Formats: sequence, C-alpha cells, structure tokens
Amino acid sequence: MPKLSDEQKETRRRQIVEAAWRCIDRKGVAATSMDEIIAECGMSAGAVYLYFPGKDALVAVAMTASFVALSAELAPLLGRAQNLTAEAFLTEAAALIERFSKREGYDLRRVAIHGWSQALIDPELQAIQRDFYATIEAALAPLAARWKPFSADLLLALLLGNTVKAALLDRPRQRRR
Amino acid sequence: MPKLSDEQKETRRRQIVEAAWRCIDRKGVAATSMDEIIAECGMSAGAVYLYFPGKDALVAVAMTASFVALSAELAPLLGRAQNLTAEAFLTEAAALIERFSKREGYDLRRVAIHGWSQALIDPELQAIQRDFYATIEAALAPLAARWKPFSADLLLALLLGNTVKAALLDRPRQRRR
Amino acid sequence: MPKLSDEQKETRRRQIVEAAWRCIDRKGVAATSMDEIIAECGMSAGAVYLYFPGKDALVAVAMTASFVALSAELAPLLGRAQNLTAEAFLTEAAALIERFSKREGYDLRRVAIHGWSQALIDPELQAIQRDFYATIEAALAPLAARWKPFSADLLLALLLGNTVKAALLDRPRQRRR
Amino acid sequence: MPKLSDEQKETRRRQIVEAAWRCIDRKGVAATSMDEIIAECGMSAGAVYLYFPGKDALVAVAMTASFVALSAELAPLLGRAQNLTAEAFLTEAAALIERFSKREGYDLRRVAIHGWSQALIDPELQAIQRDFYATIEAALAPLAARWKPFSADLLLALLLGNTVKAALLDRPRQRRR
DNA sequence: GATGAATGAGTCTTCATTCAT
DNA sequence: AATGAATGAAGACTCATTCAT
Repeated sequence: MPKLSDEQKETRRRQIVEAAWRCIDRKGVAATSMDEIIAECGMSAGAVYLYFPGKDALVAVAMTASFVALSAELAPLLGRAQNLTAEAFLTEAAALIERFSKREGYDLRRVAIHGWSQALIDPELQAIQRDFYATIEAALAPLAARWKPFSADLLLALLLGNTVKAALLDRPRQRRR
Repeated sequence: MPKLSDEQKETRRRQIVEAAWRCIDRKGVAATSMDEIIAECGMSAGAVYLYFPGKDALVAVAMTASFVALSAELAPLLGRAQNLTAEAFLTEAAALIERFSKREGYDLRRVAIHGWSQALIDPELQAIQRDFYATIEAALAPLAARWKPFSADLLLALLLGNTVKAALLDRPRQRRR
Repeated sequence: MPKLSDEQKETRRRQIVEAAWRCIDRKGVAATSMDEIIAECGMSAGAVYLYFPGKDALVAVAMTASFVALSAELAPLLGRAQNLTAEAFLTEAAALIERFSKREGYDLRRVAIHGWSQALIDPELQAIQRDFYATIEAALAPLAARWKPFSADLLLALLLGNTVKAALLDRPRQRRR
Repeated sequence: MPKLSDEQKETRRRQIVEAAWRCIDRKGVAATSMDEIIAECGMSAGAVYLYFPGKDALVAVAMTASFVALSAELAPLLGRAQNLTAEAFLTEAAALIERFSKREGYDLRRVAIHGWSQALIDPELQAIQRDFYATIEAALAPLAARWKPFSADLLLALLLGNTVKAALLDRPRQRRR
C-alpha cells in the first residue's frame, strides 16, 4: 500500500480514539484492554500501534481530544453569554455539554470523570486539563462580574459538579470486568 | 492462637483501609497492587485477605468509609445551616470538607474522584454513592427554599465541583506508575 | 508457606540457571523464550520472576555463574602450573575445561560463546567477562616467563580459541527455533 | 519499470549486507530488527525482501560474506608464510585481520562472534564456518611442520582466540537494546 | 491466627513478513 | 520494480489470590 494521506491517517486515529471512548465508557481505563479497543475499532494490533505508541498515550489522547472538541463547541456560547442571565447561561451550557457528550454507545461525561481520575496520576494529562479549565474560567470572569452571586470560580464548579451528578446519578449501565 | 477481639479486628481493618487510601491517593485504584497495600499496612498478604475478601471489596469499603465519615462530619453543619446565608454555608462546607479530607500522606478528595471513576463501573459502589449524595441533597432541600438563586441541586453540584477543582487544579504531587 | 531458607532459595535459583543453560545451549539466548526456561525448570512463571527480575538478568546471571564456577576449578591447576611445561599445562587446561563444560543436556562452552555474543551488547556482562579473563591472564603471566614462545596473552588466546573450535567444529546437534 | 542489471542488483545486495553488518555490530543479531536494517540501508521493506527471502537468510549471507572476503585477503599471506617465522606469521595475520575488520561504523570481528553464536543454532551457517576454518587449518598444516611448538590446530586456535580477545577486551561502545 | 511463596491467566507490545497499489 | 501500511502470532512480564506450613 502506498503512502496514506494525512487525512486518511487522521481518520484512522479518530476511529481508534472513538473505539477507546466506547471501551472506557463501558469499563473504565484500567479494565479496558488494548485487545478490546483493537477489536472495537476493527483494526489489527499492529495497526493501532502504528498510530499510537502505547496504551497510555492512546488514553491520554482520547482524554485530551474530548476536552479540545468541547472547547470548540463552548466558544460560541461564551461569545454571546453577555446577553444572558447567569441562570440562562448555566442552563444552556449544561444542555450543550449534554448534547455534545451523549453519543452512540458512550457518554463523554463518563469518559471525562475517568479522565479526572487519570489526571490525578498523570501529570501531563493533569496539566492539559488544568489549562482547559483555566481557559474557561478566564472566559467566564468578565461575565461573572455582572452575575451577582455567581463568580467565575463558582460557575466552573457548577459545570464540573453537574457532570459528576449527571454521570453518577444516572442508573448504572454495565457490569465490571 | 487466641481469638481477636472485635475491637482489635476493627483496628486492623482501619489500618488496611488507611493504607489503601494512601496508595490510591498516590497511584489510583488500578495501578495500586494488593502488594503495595499489603506493604503499606505492614501486614502479610494472608492477613489482609482475612479481613477483606478481595481487592474489589477492599476498594469499595475504602471508598464507602470516606463517604460515611464525611457524612457524620457534615451533619452538624446541616443542622445549623438554617441560620446561615447560602454563601456562608458554602464557605463553611468547603472548609469542613477540606479539613476532613487533607490528611497525613493523602487527601480524601483525590480518593473520592478515583471513587467516582470506580463507581461508573461498579454498580454497587455507584448505588452507595448515589444514596449518599441523595441524602445530602434532601437535607439541603428545605434550606435552599430560602437561598434564592441556589437550589439544593445546585448546591450539591457546587460541592462536587469544588472537589474536582481542588484536586485537579492543585499542582501535581506524584509520578506516574 | 513459611519463609524459605537462604539455602532453599539458592537451590531454586540454581534450578532456574541450569534450565537456562540447557535452553541456551539448545537455541541460543534470543530464541529461548522465558516460557521454555519456565517449562524446563518445572516452576511457574511467577516463581521464576520471584528469583530473577527478568530475562536479561537471568541470562546475565547464567552467563556469569558459569565463569565463576570455571574460575574455581581452574585455580588448583594454576597453582601447580609452575611444575608443568607449557604444552602440559595447555593439555590439562583444555581437558579440565572440557570436563567442566560437558554436562547432562548441555555444554557450557557453547553457552560461553553465546555469552560472548551477549557481552558485546551488554556492557555489564562484558565487564564481568573482561575481569574474569584479565584475572586468568594475570595468573598466567609469571608462568609464561619460563614458557619461552608462549606469552600469557597467547596462552589465554589459545584457551579461548580452543573453546570456539570445540564448539563450532563439532557436528551440529539441533535445529533453529 | 526496466529490469535492473546484475551489477545494480549486486550493489543493492551489498548495501543491504553492509547495513546488516552495522546493525549487528551495534546490537547483535536478535536485537536487530529488519526495520532497523531497512532504515540503515535506506531502502523500503519490500525492496529488501526482493533481494533476500528473509531475515535468517540475510543474516546468514552477511556472516558468510565476511568470511569469504577475509579468505581472499588471507590467501597471499598464506602463500608467502613459508618464508616467515611462526611469530612473524601470527603478527602479520593478526594485523591483517584487524585491518580487514575495522571499518567505518563497525568491526567485522564483533560481527564474527555474533556469527559463531548464530552458527551454534543454525546448522547451515555452522557448516559454512566449519569449511572455512578447515580450509585455513589445511593451508597452515604444511607450514606448521616447520614451526616447532606451533601446530596448525594451535595456530588456528590462536587466531580465533585473538578475535575474542580483541572484541571482548575493548572498552564497550554501545548501549543495550 | 498468620505467613509469604507459589500460581497462571491475562496484559501490553514487537516485529518478520506480505501484498494492494 | 518499488512502496510502506497492515497483519497477528508470540513474547515478556504482572498480580490477585491461595494454601501448606
């Protein structure tokens, strides 16, 4: 096979990342074996290792990718947030996050919680997440000035807390191992 | 050998649970091996298995124990919350949780996040956590009636979100694996 | 099982090393899998890894052990070599090495050649072997003064060369892989 | 595409063999992957397999090629050896072998030791080497008659032993794996 | 009651080789 | 002729758990 185009390569990587998301949603990071991700994405073991150097790197990319994508989705809402009330903003943000996260076969909010747990162990991943949340908090700061009892800090905590609530307070969907 | 008193047994169990907390804080649930917990608590492998049927059960107990203990600490604050403003309550609650969580060698907020991740794949643990949070939300409900923009749901989300922020936005403290 | 005595531990290590010798004689270092050594020594995988941290370490110990043991055997001959002619010494040394090396199921001279090849890649192993040969050469130096055309350097080269000849010029005994 | 001339083919094969020599000098046979040889010779995977049926064959050719080339170099020295003393012959032979072996990026004496180790597990390679050494020994036989304490057998052992000494007693030059 | 050596299934990863283009 | 992406079997190693002493 001749050289793959960058676009084709990106498609393959995305396939693998989506398979990882599905597996991690189902069983968490540790209980997901590479073999499961490999089966899920329909490629061979060697092929996956052609696109990612190992499980850790794949997991890190999977976690990071979801943050980056959500970031892009959130930008327009932050742009027009100055015309909203705090309550309206929170409602819209929560709805957007839910819409963004719920997907065929997995929910990125569940993945995100596994990601937080990973970040506590992996300093690189933690740095990425810290930057991501710092960016959001910074974007909220000027708005929060007008939203009396809600500070930027508090708004961010609310969004994070809602993610936990949504993920944990849902009925369980799968068995361990 | 003479039978151990219930008190002695309880001491042993607590020793093991605390060792588990320290290990989980450091490396997360999956990367913590039973051997590490065994070394940390200073007992033998056989001894640990005398007190807990397996790793999953020990982890579940470790997670649950922290919730139960925090529950007890939170009760008095909830009792006198009707005399506080929402802001004062939130400040006090956050301070109490921090005081309760920060310990010699570990932070239970970090452990809790690993616990959420576990709960997503362990229905029993999820049920325990759901009950715990439902209880708190129920206790907050009558108070929230007076705290205009803050509903019980929102207050709980704030407390959860603060836990994430505190754990993730702290500078990393440990190496991977 | 209660603690093993140091003696018992040493016996186990020797079992494993001898299994490694047999396997390496048969297939060389690289083509010998840990599973083969494990099967050969009759222990479980975990047990072997209880005594050696990994394949590399086991191979290094197996190589080193044969040198150390031969060293001990060679000492008495070196002690009484001053009463021998060079030719007599060479004959006796070669015979001693052959006696020492030929064993049930393997020949340590073959193992030694695999060891040289390994040493070219593993600086630690190379250092051990260099020391071993330097010691022998030093012991030969005072004797060689009397053995006119044979220097210590030359005598050592002869012993090494004979090992290669004995191992390579024998009829082949096994298949690859 | 146009057929390659035999000369071009031979150039390609030599390129690959030299790449193999460099890699084997650095890491030994087993730790050298085909990918490394492929990268080193600057060709594609498919191209290398056009010239050699597989790794084993390539390694065998690489080993053999060095023997054949050395053979040719040795012939003139053997031709005029009858006019030399044993000591002079040995000195010249050692110098010739060193000159022949030391090359830009590798030393064929190191490659030869890896080759002996390979020969112990590859009967075909062993046969080739046995023939090579037998030829040399045969050439030395008539000369040795005049070189009193040195038999042909002993002279060959010396040359082999010197190769080991030169390779092993040099300071290590590379990292593991 | 307590020990800790032993087990072995399961995990991640590599790499010689092929073949569609 | 040449490419290089893909394959998948095989390898090294881990670790929760047990049980003889």
